[in-house]
Amino acid sequence: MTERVLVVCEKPTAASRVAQALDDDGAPESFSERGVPYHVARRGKLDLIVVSALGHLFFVAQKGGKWTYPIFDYEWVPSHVADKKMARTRRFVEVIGKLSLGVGGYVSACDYDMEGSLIGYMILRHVCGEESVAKARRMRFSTLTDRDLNHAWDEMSDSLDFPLIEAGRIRHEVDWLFGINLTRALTLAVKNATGFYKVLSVGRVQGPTLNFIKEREVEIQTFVPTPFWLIKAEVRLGRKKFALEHEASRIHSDSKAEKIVAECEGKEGDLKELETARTELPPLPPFSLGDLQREAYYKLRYSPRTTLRAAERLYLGALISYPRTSSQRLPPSIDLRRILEGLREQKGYADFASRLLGKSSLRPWQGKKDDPAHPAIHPTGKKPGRLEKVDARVYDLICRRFMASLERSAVRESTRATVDVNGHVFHLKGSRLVEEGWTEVYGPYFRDNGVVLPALKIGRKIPIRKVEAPRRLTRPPPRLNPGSLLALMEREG
DNA sequence: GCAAGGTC
Repeated sequence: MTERVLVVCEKPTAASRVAQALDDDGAPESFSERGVPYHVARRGKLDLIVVSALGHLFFVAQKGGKWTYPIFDYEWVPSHVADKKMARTRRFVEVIGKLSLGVGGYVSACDYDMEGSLIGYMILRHVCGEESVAKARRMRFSTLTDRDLNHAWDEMSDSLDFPLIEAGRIRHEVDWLFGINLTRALTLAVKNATGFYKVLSVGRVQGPTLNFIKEREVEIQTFVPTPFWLIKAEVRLGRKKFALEHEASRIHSDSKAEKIVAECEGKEGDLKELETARTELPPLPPFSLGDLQREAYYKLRYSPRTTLRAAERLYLGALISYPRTSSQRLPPSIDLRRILEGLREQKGYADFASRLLGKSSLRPWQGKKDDPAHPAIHPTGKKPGRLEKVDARVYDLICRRFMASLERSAVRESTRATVDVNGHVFHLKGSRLVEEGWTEVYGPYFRDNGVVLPALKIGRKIPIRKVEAPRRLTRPPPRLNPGSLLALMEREG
């Protein structure tokens, strides 16, 4: 009789990918019992019963029903017991329990991170029984491609990753104790002091985040604007207009600004000095999740949540690697050439990928941040079918960023001309990219806002067309937006 | 009634 092995995945889409990848013929049998999908894959002499959770099937909940403060009694219960909205998960627990009867082995194939490890463990522990935990093995993978999943099967560890599970379990428990207790304390404090009843929630994440917003708001509300003056001069070189900047970026008195204007009006500038410098712009490292979310917000105006959703779908389609990573690095174990060969077959990337494949060595530009479980987000090379607009744009951003990280630096040439106008010093600044390097492939998301100057010579006389001294006010810092808030949260831990 | 983080 063939041995049956229960393979537990985190979500239905992942389960069907896992089943397909592990089946010898790539064609597992799929079933649905009371709305719960599962698959049976044949692998050598084994029958793999591939089942799925729906994220967490077990929650931390209060023991006993009273709303008291403080509260320290909690227990792990099925999520449908803890939260009525999770009623759907009840059938998942029951169907997995039934399918686990009589199996000879257990494998956790949940997403490889802390939450995934915990999800798999809780199911084995509370649904399949204590003895399943000791027998269970763990697959570790960063993409849902057939290749990586088969590799993960062949190389799987012979026990669950208990340190990660423990960390996850404690994280849930501490967050619960901290959040529920502080929320009740705050709610009660306000009620007792004012008689006004409203739940005021606090937690590990929302508390500090709200404080960032409040701090910034206080800064804005208490900001006292002070006036200053700018000196703006305009010249014409050839057919184009250019702006001259006074050496003092801000003038602090009205009379001084007026004096400069009066002394420069209608005069001729004398080009005294011409400096040029070349600076290298190194490529950007491949994306961590935070980097991707920020870039998608600034370049595409997608909220962090929209971007994460899109990245999750791309991951489930085996088009990109696991997105919940803080790494900005691509370790040597990743087959860069194979990925580029895949991208070469995709519309829009063929030229860039071919050129990179022509290099004798490929070395990604690495960021500082690393992640023990996953590399930076990168495409798998698998050719996408039709994608939703959001998914297509996030995919494009990831592919271009990946290729950019393998490219050469760009080189910018900056020019600064010093122009003397009746004893006042002005600068004329320009820059242009002399080598495009990585900015070519990253083009849609790279904006070079340098001004390109015409050829200039020392001694050139430049008539001043217009001089003004507009009055301005210093401004408070801007309100936080989804991008800057994310950056602040990451920076402050 | 309340967290955070999964998933849909």
